[in-house]
Amino acid sequence: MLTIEEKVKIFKALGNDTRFAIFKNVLTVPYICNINQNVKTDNIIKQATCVGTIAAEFNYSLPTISRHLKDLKDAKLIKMTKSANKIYVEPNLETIHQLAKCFCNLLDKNS
Amino acid sequence: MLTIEEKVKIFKALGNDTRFAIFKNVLTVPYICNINQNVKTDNIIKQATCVGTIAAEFNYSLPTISRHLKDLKDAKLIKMTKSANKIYVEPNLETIHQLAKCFCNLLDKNS
DNA sequence: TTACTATTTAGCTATTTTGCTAAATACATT
DNA sequence: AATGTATTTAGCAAAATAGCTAAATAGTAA
Repeated sequence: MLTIEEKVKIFKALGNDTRFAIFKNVLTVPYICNINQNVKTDNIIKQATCVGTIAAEFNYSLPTISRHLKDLKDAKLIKMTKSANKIYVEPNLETIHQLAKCFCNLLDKNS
Repeated sequence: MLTIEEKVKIFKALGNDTRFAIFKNVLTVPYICNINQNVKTDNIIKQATCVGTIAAEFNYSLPTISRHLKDLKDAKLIKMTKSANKIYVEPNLETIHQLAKCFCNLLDKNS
């Protein structure tokens, strides 16, 4: 279960155009990095891109994207895994699942 | 369907401790206002409180609460209905339903 | 060890947000 | 018309946020 603080942090993270777009990118653009094209289903990282690849998709500096990714990570909306000198980024489906449950519960209680 | 702009506005609205608490209050505390205690199921306003009543629950000034309610209304998270000189507040279940769908769809696509 | 690649941290400025009080508006009642 | 009740608007100050560049860090490769 998500605490109130965790929920507010999640919504704060998604309540910014740039971060929302970054999160969407992480959700929808898998297997961009070379190393990741070889990843198999049984690998821990099933869907991942990396920081520089994401940054290249946006008209913002790399440090700015890096900072936004940190916020998304702190909100547990994404996972970041270091391998060699790259950092792979993937959505945190567990958190999305929790969010879906929250809103579904609300509907059940307020129907 | 919610546009990206609408979604970001919703998350921005919920991404603040005070507004989140106000929204929670609107969701969980029905039939507070006198006029509303007599409201029947077939009435348009099934669950409603009013601005002053909400404000009394928080350690913030009335104008501050009013401003936050405007943000929640602009994000379509709540509905505000004027009757006499009071404004009744109720959750916008349609938006909550849309949000639940968004996150459920995400899970389906990324499972 | 030097150089290269990937990313973060530091430090700064501009903008936005959040709170306040005082004043304005809107409607109801006397 | 005057008063009272409910809420919003205006305008301000403090704090938070979002962007930047330059510098630091961490790992790889020569």
